[in-house]
Amino acid sequence: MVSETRRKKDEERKARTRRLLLDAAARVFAQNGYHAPRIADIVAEANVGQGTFYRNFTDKRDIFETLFDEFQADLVNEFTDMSAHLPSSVEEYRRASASASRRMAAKIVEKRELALVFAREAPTIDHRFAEKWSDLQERFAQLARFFLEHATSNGFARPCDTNLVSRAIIGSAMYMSQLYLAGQIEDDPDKLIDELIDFAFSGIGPA
Amino acid sequence: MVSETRRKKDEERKARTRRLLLDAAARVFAQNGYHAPRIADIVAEANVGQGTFYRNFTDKRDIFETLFDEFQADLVNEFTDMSAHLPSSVEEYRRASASASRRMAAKIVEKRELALVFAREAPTIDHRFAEKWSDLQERFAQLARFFLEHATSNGFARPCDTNLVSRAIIGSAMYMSQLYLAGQIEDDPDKLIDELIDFAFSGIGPA
Amino acid sequence: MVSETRRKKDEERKARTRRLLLDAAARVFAQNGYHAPRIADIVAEANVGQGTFYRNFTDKRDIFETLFDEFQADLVNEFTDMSAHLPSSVEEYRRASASASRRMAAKIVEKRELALVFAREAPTIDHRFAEKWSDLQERFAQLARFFLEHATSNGFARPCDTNLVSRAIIGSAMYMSQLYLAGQIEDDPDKLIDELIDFAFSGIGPA
Amino acid sequence: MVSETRRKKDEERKARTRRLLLDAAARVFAQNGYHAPRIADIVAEANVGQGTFYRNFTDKRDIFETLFDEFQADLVNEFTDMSAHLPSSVEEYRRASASASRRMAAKIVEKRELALVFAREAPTIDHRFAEKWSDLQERFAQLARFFLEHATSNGFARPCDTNLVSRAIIGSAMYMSQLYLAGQIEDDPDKLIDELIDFAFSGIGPA
DNA sequence: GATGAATGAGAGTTCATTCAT
DNA sequence: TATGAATGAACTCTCATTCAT
Repeated sequence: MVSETRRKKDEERKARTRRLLLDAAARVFAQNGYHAPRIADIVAEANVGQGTFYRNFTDKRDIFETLFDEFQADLVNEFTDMSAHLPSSVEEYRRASASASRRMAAKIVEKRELALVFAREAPTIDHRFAEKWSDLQERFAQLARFFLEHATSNGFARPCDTNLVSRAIIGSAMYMSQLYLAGQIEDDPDKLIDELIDFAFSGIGPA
Repeated sequence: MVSETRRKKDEERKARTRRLLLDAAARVFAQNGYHAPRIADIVAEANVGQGTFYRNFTDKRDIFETLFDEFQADLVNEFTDMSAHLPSSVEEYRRASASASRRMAAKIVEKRELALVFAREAPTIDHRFAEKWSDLQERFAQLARFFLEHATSNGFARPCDTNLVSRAIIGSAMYMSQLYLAGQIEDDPDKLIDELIDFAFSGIGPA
Repeated sequence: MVSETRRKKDEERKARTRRLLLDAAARVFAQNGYHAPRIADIVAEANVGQGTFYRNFTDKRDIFETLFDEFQADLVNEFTDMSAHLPSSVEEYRRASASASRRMAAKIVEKRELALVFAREAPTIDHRFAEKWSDLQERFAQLARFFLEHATSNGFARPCDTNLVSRAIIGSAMYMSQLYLAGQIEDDPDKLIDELIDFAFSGIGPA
Repeated sequence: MVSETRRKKDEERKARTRRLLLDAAARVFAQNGYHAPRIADIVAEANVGQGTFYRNFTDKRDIFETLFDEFQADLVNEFTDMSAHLPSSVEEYRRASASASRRMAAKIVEKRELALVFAREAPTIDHRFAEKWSDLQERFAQLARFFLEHATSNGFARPCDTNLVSRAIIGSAMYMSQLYLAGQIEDDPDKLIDELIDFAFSGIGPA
C-alpha cells in the first residue's frame, strides 16, 4: 500500500537516474566511440552502481539506441514544418535551402559529438541499426527529392534523375558535416553552407 | 644448415598460409564487419589452426590493416598516372573525369565487399586507423582539387573555394558508392557516374 | 547513495572472500609449490568463481606476495623486542639465543607449509621477489651480527669476521629448519635447537 | 646399407648438436632460471631448429636433468678419493677439511652459474628432482658425518649428534656458497673457507 | 639427422550480467 | 529502487609438440 506521493517520488528518482545514465553514456560514446567503452565505463561516468544500468537498459546497444532515437526525434522535429511552403523561384528555392541547411547545421553543431558518433558507428553495430540509420538519411533524401522534383517540374532546375541527384546532395552535405565535426575543416558553418549551396545549384560549371 | 630448396619451399608454404588467412579474413569481415568476428571465425574460415593465425599476424587489427593496405595500394596504384595530362577544355575535363570515375568504380566494384567494410569500419577501429582512412580520402580530394584549380584558372570552371568544393565532390561520390555497394541503389555504375558528373559540373541549375 | 550498514556488509563480504582465496592459495601452494598451480586450482580450492580471483588479486604472483607479506610481518613482529636486553655473560647469551630460537621455531612450525614453500620458491619467482626474500634473511643476519659483535667486544666470543660468522649461523639454522619442515629430520625442534646452539657456540671442537 | 664411416660421421654430428643444445641451455638457465625460459629460447640460443631439440631431449626437464647429472658427476668425481686417508689429529683434520673445501669451492666457482641455478631451482621442479637434489646433499652430509664420527671417537672432536652437526656444517657451507655465487658476499673464497672452518671447529666460543 | 611451419590444448583475463542486500 | 560483489562464459594468446620436407 504505497502512497501516491511516494510512487511519484520513486518515479521521479528513477527518471533522474535514467537521465544521468543517458548523459554519461553520451559523453563516453562521444569520447571513445561505441565499441570500446564497457558498461563499467558508463556507470562510472554516471556515478551509479553497475546494477542500476540494468534496471534502466538491457545492454549497451539499448542505451545507444535510446540516445539515437532522442537525437533523431530532435532532428526530425526540426523539419516537420519544412514542406509547408513550396518555393516559386530559383531565388526562393536557394533561400529556403540555405535557411533549412542553417537550421539543420545548428542542430548538429549543438549535438556535435553525438552526431559524429552516430554517423561513424551506426552502420557498424548491427543490421537493424544500420537500417535505422539509412532510414534517417532516406527521410532527408526524400525531402530533398520532393523539393527537387517541384523545382524541376517548374523549370527552375534542370531535368535529372531526382532520386540520384538528391542523394548526391545529401551525400556531399553529410560528408562535409563529418569533416567539420571531426575538425578536419576549419571554415565556419555558414561559409560551408554557402559554398555547398553554390555547388549544389551550379556545380563547378562557369556561370 | 638448411638446403636452399628447403628454405624456398618453406617460404612458399608460409606465404600460401598467410594468403589463406588474408582471403578468409576478407570474406569474414565482408560478411560480418570488423567488430563482431573473433579470431576463431577467421581461422575456421581459413581451415588452419588457431596458432597459425598468431604466427602470421599479431591480432585482428593487424590482419585488417594488412588487407586495408593491400586495398589502398591497389587503388592508389590505379591513379599514379592520372595527373599526367591536364585537360584544356570543359569537354576534355568532363571526359577525363568520367574515365577516371569509371576506372575507380571498376576497382571498387571488383573488391566491393571489402570496400564497403573499409568505408564503414575504418573510422571506428582506433585513432590511427581513422587517420589512415582519412589520409586516403585526402589523397583523392587533393587530386580532385588539383584539377579543379587548373579548370578554374583556365576559365572552364567558376571561381570557388576549391578546397571545399573538391571535398564536396569526393563526398557525394563516396556516398553514392556506398549506397551502390550496399545495394541501396539499383542503377548501374555507368548511369550513376553520368548523373554524378552532370551534377558535379552543373549542379541542379537549369542549363 | 548507499546506507552505511550496506557498505559495511559489502566490505565484510569482500574481505571474507579475499581471505577465502588467500587460505585456499596457501593450501594449494603448500601442496604443489608456486609454479605448478593454475589460477583455476586456487579458485576451485576456494570454491569461488574465476572472476572473483581477479577482483581481488592481479595475478598468481600477487596473491603469493600477499601471503608472503603476511608471513614476513608475522615473523618480524615476533622479533621487534629482541634487541632490548643485551646479555652480559656467555651463559646469558646462550639462554637468550635458545629462547629466541624456540620462539622463532614455534612461529615457523605454526606456518610450516608456507614457510617451506617460501624458502624453496621465493628465489625462483623473479628478481624482485628474490630480493624481498634475501632482505628478510638479511634482517635476521644483522640481528645475529649485532649480538655477536656485542659478545665479541665483551670477550665472551672469540674475535672473528662477524659478518661472515653471523651468516654461517643463519645458514645452518635455515638449512636445518628446511630439513625439519621437509620431514628429512625426525628429531624434535628442541633437540635440534640444542644441538645447533652447542655447535654455534663451540663448533665441533673438544670442550 | 650405410657405410661405417657415414654412420660414425652422423653420430659425431648428433653429439655435436646435443652439446650445442646443452651449452645453450646452461647459458639460458643461468640467465633466467628454470621456469621462465621456453624451448624456443634454448634453440634460439643454440642456433638450431625447434625440432632438433626434440630429437635430443624429451622436454625442458630432461635437458635440465641432463645438465644436473653432468654437474653432479663432476662434483662427486672430485670426492671419490676423499675417504682414503683418515686424519689422526685435529690439525690434520683441519688441514684435510680446508683442502677438501678448497677443491670443492674451485669446482663450484668453475660452474658458478649452473651451481646457483641448481641450488635455487632444483627443489621447485618436481618431487623426483627435489629428491635427487637432497640425495646429493645427503652424500656430502654422510661424508662429513663419517669424518666427524672418526674425529669424535678419536677424541679430537667433542661428542655430539653427528647426524645433526654434519648437516649443520653442510648447511652453513651451502648457504655461504649461495651468497657468494649470488654476489651477496664480496670476500674471496679462501677467506670464506678459513672463516667457515674456524667456525665449524670452534663455533663462536672464546678460544 | 635437421628443420621450422603448423598445430591445438589450455592458460590467463575480461566483462556483461545476476542477485543478495 | 539502487547497489556492487560475485560469477563464468567467452575470448585472446602462448608454447610444447608434431611432422612433412
